[in-house]
Amino acid sequence: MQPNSPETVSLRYRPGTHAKGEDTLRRILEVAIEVFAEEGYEGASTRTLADRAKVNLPAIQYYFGSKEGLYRAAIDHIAKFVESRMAALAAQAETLLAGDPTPDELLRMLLAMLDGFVDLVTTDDAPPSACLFITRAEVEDATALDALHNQMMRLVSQPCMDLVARALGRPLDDEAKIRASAILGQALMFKKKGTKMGACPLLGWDAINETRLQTLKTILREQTTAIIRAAMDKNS
Amino acid sequence: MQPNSPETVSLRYRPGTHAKGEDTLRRILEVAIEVFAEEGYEGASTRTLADRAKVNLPAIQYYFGSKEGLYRAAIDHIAKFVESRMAALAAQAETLLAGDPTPDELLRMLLAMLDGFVDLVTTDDAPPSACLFITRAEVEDATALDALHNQMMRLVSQPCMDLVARALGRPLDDEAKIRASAILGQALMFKKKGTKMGACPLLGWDAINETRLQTLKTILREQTTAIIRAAMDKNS
DNA sequence: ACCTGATCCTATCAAGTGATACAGTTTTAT
DNA sequence: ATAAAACTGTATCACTTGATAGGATCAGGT
Repeated sequence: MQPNSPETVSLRYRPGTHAKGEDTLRRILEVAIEVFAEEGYEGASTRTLADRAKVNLPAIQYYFGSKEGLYRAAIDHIAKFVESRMAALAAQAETLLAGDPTPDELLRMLLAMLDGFVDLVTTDDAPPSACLFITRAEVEDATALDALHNQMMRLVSQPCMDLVARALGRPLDDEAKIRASAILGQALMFKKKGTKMGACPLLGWDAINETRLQTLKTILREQTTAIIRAAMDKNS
Repeated sequence: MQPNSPETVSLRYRPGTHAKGEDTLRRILEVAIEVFAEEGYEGASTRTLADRAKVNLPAIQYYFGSKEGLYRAAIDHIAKFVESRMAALAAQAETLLAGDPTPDELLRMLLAMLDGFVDLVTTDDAPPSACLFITRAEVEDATALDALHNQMMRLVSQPCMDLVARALGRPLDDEAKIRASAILGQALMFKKKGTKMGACPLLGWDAINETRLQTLKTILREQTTAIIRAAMDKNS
């Protein structure tokens, strides 16, 4: 069963307030992101989660109320991570759009967002396998994931669509949306881990180091520029 | 547990030889593709599978040896479907590359492959939710899926990379591979079902009808042309 | 020092899992 | 027609799953 029911369990005390408890809580959460990403919600058994976090079984219920609670907490953590990575760019785009930007400014902003998105999906930081977790979130349709979905829309897709539409001097119609989605789609092939058919195995890239990341960004920037330029020519 | 162990069970008889048996076998298989796509391997219980196929529980073991056998059969079915959709185009590309094609011919071939790929990922035919199944196959890392992975490489990625490399007059290096992957990535955002963060929900597209499909294809063709043209200019 | 709440552990539960045994029924071949 | 094989159904197995009970231990505040 997917965690679609609302959280009903309320904890008796306030776990995670002592130094020791806070530590194990973090450990469980971090391991959970990893294991949920690797195995999926159903695939990750509470026993595996507990073992990998080096705690005993009831610790999960103690700290998070239930397996579902832990899943929700993991989603929350990922959402905060995405926020920390993309919020600034999204805000920047919004203020730019509020003014009277030139097409060139709009393109530069779009390229910056694309760069940020590439960073996001190729990163290995903070919550390891955060990206794989998001990839899984794509197919698992728990309502618990709606918040994450909405956030990705708000911080990534929406700003890009707005930028593209304005750059082309068009309303926010299907064409603008399609173009923006396709531009972001370019980057999705290069997700860090957990994609068997993605570009990285094809390229023989076991890991994305700094050099490769720069190459990738440069090419995607070039291509996006070409896309926008051509579309602008056509629309004028 | 993911189905990574080789198939050892051999059936006592030859099920599916009678007319009636063949029918129920197909029914189970079709339902299985749907349910595996929706729920994942672990998530799809044998009881759900049996219920949805309107057969009793042991029918799965009778016809497919085990749940894993059914999963393998489902993968096989999808692989044949992909083959039927992409094999002709892949062969066409290969013969073109064997000759001495002009850049323009290469571009046209690439656009044709892109069109075919868009058809593949947006289709609703044959095995319903075949695409969602493939999306899931992307993250579930059962060795049983390797055949499907390899096939996608062989019939889609590899030909596209070869075409791009040749069109740019380059060897099959990282740049060519990246460009080809990114081009295909554009289409991936528009996968038919089961993608919460994909482009379709963003566009408010509940379903992709013929009109929308044409719009999408036209834009992606335009963008791909722009990408290749710009890259050719730079590389000359 | 001491007490309260936070933390951790062993043992256990009820439900659900994939799989099998085995008997009954239908279909096909001769 | 009749035997053999293909098919279907009921009951049940051994196992894993998420969750809980209830007690032992620890830490922090007074």
